[in-house]
Amino acid sequence: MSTFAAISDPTRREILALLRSGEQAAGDLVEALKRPQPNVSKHLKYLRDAGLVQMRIDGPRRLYRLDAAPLAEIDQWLASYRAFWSDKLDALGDHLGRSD
Amino acid sequence: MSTFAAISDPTRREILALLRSGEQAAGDLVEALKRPQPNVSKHLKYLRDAGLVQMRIDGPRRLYRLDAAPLAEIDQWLASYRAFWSDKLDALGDHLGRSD
DNA sequence: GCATAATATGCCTTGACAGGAATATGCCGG
DNA sequence: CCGGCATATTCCTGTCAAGGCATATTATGC
Repeated sequence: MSTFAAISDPTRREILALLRSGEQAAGDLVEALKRPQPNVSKHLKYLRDAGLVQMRIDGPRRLYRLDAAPLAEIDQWLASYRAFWSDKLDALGDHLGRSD
Repeated sequence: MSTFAAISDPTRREILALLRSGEQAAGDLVEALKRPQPNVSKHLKYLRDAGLVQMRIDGPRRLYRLDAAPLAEIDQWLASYRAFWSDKLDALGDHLGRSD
């Protein structure tokens, strides 16, 4: 799954957002997301495959941490479009505001 | 379709890239993409729904132009992660380089 | 070695999207 | 009003991902 596809899912974006505050065990993420454990585990696998998170084993637990390096690809892609909206933002207003 | 989902498809990113050079008729895009016309037309519909392109009618033709405003949402989302890779880039090297 | 906790994997169903082919719509010139 | 061009829409099929459930794996404590 490409980086673009990986971040196109809201649940995965939520996981990434949670990991901004530091390394967390899979179980903590399950609890925070209030979602079935297998579901979270599967999303973590996608994120692992996309290189967006890294995992290390701590006893019985798996600790996940954010690896934002692949996001540089998105950033670079976005860069070539920045000129097309930065000068219009004031006119268009911001239909924004998300943190997941 | 969300902005994230809209840009997750390579064909649609290619269309957006083509529109950076200015307004173009649907037919021109079909020719540039070397792809069946209905296919392109469908992707244009997704892009329209996502607000990433705008269309105006010119006689029998449809002229499409880029509207990058929704990309500001991606940019804002990305902003909260920039701190996580900008300080590591030199160590990781760039596995990048795309223009579609 | 066994029970148990933490996590991953497998299977199933459903829905969404991609690609292709055929067809419909809209606009124009004659 | 008819034929032709430009574009959209529809139908079909294959694939893939999401969500839910059951089950397998792995490590720990006893």
